[in-house]
Amino acid sequence: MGRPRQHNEGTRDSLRAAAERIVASEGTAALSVRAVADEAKTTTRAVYSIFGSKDGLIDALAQTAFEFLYSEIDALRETTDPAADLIDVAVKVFRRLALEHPALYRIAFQRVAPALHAGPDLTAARQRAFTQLQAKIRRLEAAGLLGRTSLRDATIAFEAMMEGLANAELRGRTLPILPEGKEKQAWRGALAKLLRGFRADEDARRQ
Amino acid sequence: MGRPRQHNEGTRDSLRAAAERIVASEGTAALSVRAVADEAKTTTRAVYSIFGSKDGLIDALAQTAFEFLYSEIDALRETTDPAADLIDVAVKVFRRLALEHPALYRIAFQRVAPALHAGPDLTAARQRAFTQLQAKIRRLEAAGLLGRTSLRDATIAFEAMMEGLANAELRGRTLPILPEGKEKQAWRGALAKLLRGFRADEDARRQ
DNA sequence: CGGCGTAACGTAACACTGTTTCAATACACT
DNA sequence: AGTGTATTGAAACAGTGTTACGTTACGCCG
Repeated sequence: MGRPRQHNEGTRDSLRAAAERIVASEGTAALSVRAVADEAKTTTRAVYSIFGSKDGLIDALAQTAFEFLYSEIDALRETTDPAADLIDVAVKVFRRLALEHPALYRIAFQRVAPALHAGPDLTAARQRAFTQLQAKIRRLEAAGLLGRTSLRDATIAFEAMMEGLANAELRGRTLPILPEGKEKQAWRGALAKLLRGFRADEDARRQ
Repeated sequence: MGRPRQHNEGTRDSLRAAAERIVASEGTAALSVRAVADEAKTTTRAVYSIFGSKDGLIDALAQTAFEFLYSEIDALRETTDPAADLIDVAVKVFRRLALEHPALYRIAFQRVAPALHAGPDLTAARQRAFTQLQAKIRRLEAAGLLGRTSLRDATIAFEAMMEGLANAELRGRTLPILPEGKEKQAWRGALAKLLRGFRADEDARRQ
């Protein structure tokens, strides 16, 4: 009973889309609750009814970033070379998220704070994207290209390298500077070295 | 002529120290111009006279982070194993900055925005820290442990890996999760793999 | 030695933020 | 038809970074 909801799933999408537009065109600094509400032709109340807080809205944006990763990795065609396929995940998906949607990338990856309140939807989206990446690395393992490196260690290292490279490229002309005009080769080079390290027989075991 | 400056180099240090205290104890969210001014027992005017804006104050904090990196790397004793020494830079300096001063780390490394207005002091501090890191990698090169990897490529990749690992660890229990209680070994493992990849003769040359 | 010019100062205002409060609203149910 | 109640929009609140401005305090010049 009571008044029927007017701020429903449709306005949720409107708000998320409005937030994405603002963030894409004017950056995260311009992302205010009032601006989003205006852009979606509703009121600030809607944001609080649906997302609970501004952070809730931002979580929804982070979710779209992970959904992007999931679907774009999924859309990649697999060849017979699992190493090349994996590097494609980095260059054609992760790097593209960082360069084409830098604000979304920031929201999804640059929030060091644990954000313990991350809702189940965001957690699930992140899990799906992660699983999708790990599947590509598992192909390396199956092809015997991981040496003695565990799947888990390889995933951690690969993800860390992608993230570090993305940050370096987004930072622009501050150290360390990716070779200008050859950023993509820098990605491929760094990742190839890492994969080469995985595959090496010996296991550096100095504590 | 005119009124003599009261907001001098001394109050600059006071403000920077006050900002560092606030950020360390209550996080970056609590870093307001008014709070810093109060903590330093002066007025907001001082912040604007000295740093120009809140961003200017934040740049000063970023500078302290790079100064930490420089001096801590410099304080490391070199052994006869340049690879182990380099990994120590990551684990004993970079990781320590991230874990012991997470807010400073965030300010220095998580600001993807170019911050084109970065003043000469900040730029110089960053340059010094970078040079210090590169010196350690040059020792690897001298020992023939870089294979066909250029000094530049090795530096980019190593820095990216450190940054990615730091982000992963700071993120806490969200994917990918560093093995709990064995985070340091995860760092050493990932970095050792990368170094192993540098050293490998073959140069992965698939475009 | 006293008054003036001037640069720096503290305060208060401004425009903005995220969030909360609360009366008005609009429907389901009796 | 009337009542109950959950949702809504608008306004208030406490906070932010920044700027405008009258006040202050000194060096200099008459």
